[in-house]
Amino acid sequence: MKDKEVKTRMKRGFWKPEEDLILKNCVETHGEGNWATISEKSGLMRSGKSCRLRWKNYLRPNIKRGMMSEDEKDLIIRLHKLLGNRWSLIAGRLPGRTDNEVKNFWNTHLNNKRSCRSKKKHVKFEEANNTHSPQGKIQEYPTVETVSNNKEVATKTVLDSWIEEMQDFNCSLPSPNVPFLEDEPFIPILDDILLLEAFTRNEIQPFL
DNA sequence: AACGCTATCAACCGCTCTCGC
DNA sequence: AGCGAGAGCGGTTGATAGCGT
Repeated sequence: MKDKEVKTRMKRGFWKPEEDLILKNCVETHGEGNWATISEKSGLMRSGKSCRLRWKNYLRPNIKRGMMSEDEKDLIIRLHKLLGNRWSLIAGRLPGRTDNEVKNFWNTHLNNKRSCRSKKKHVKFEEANNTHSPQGKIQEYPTVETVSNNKEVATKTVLDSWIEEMQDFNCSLPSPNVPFLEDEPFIPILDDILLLEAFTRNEIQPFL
């Protein structure tokens, strides 16, 4: 069957509570990851993608809803500076938060381009945010472009700067006030895996 | 009360990545 | 090595709630 035909037959839009229940039962039966099977067996007429998204963002156990704490906001800002728009990586460091939630939060509360549209409303938030550093400003990282035209030198300088900042960050980060999750522990230390994930991406790898 | 505007966030789309053959 | 299918990711859209006039 052609993709288009399948698409038109699929149900779209907001999920009903009874659909959530069916999906939850289906994931418990068939396991997380087999989204094509779940889509088919559930009889929900939802695509595997849609099922996956709903599960990941709302039905998964240990999902944390509600306002971001100041610690979480600070962590998002710092991680975004380090990693850019890698929402899944950032969300991976925030127990119970999803990439979609982090992305939405960034776009509506923290992204300067968008938030300037609603400056009035967010002035208080920005003021509150600025209290996190002594200067009232988030520290700027140098970029490869701003440091030097020599990419090898520039990359080393940028990495050193990051590492220095992260060491300081790890020491200054307060203990989390959220419960630890067995499969997703809060790790204040930006471990080797995270740094490896960031550094092995295309934009950095060619220079190393 | 009615209308228009804005902010928020759930969900979709299209692309990339990964894995099995 | 190359291909296809499925999973995952990030960008974007659209519905709607809330607020101001």
